[in-house]
Amino acid sequence: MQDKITKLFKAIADPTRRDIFHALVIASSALSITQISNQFDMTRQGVTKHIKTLEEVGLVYIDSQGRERFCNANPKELKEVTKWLKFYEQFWDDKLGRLGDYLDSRV
Amino acid sequence: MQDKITKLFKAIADPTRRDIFHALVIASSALSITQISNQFDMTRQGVTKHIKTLEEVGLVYIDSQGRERFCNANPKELKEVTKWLKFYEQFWDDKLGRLGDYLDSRV
DNA sequence: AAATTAAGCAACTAAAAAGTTGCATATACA
DNA sequence: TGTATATGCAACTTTTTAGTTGCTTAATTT
Repeated sequence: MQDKITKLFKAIADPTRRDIFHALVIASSALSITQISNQFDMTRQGVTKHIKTLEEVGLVYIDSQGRERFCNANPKELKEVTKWLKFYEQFWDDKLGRLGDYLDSRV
Repeated sequence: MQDKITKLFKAIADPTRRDIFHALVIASSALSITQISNQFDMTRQGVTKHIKTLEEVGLVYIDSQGRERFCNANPKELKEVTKWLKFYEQFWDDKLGRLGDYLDSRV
């Protein structure tokens, strides 16, 4: 399909997926597929698809217990996004002069 | 259509758009539509559409001069993404305990 | 054992996004 | 003035993504 970072960006580009991810991050315990779907105005299968997308990029991992599948967030996976942003942060405060610093930091 | 942050995420989720944006960031001067299109294996119109998408979210702004349209990157717009990430960074090192700190910092 | 609950899979529809072709317009240049 | 260049606009095709319906399987509960 496409490279990792593109998949990751696409995963978080969808508002429903960001919501699911957020719900999992702030949840005190893992949530089952049904528990998650109940929070959305969408069929369980729709939600399942989104969870699968999140799982594929590593933002979510699943813990099967009996017939239930408990979902957990793995926010560390967002480090890739931070890494991508890192380069451009150099240009925020002054448009000139920071690129050199950035390159120096990589020598 | 959809909210600002979703548009922003979608804009950078496309690899061609990330490439265009990157080319503009590292360019020593503004680049015309034609100059940009020449760097891609795609029609000029295709590239123009991508530039329009980037422009709509503020990642690119245009400077018209005669018949030419010079494109510039505006990386500051990525601050929104950093802001979104900020919350989740709390969970990178230890899964528990950091949420409290985050909330405290907002009191 | 029968009924209920949790979930997966596959096929389908609908809508959005990516990219193209063709044509029009305005600027610049010889 | 005539030609080449830079670009926009609109319609179209193709591909991808989002979401649904219907059915099946397997674990629980009564």
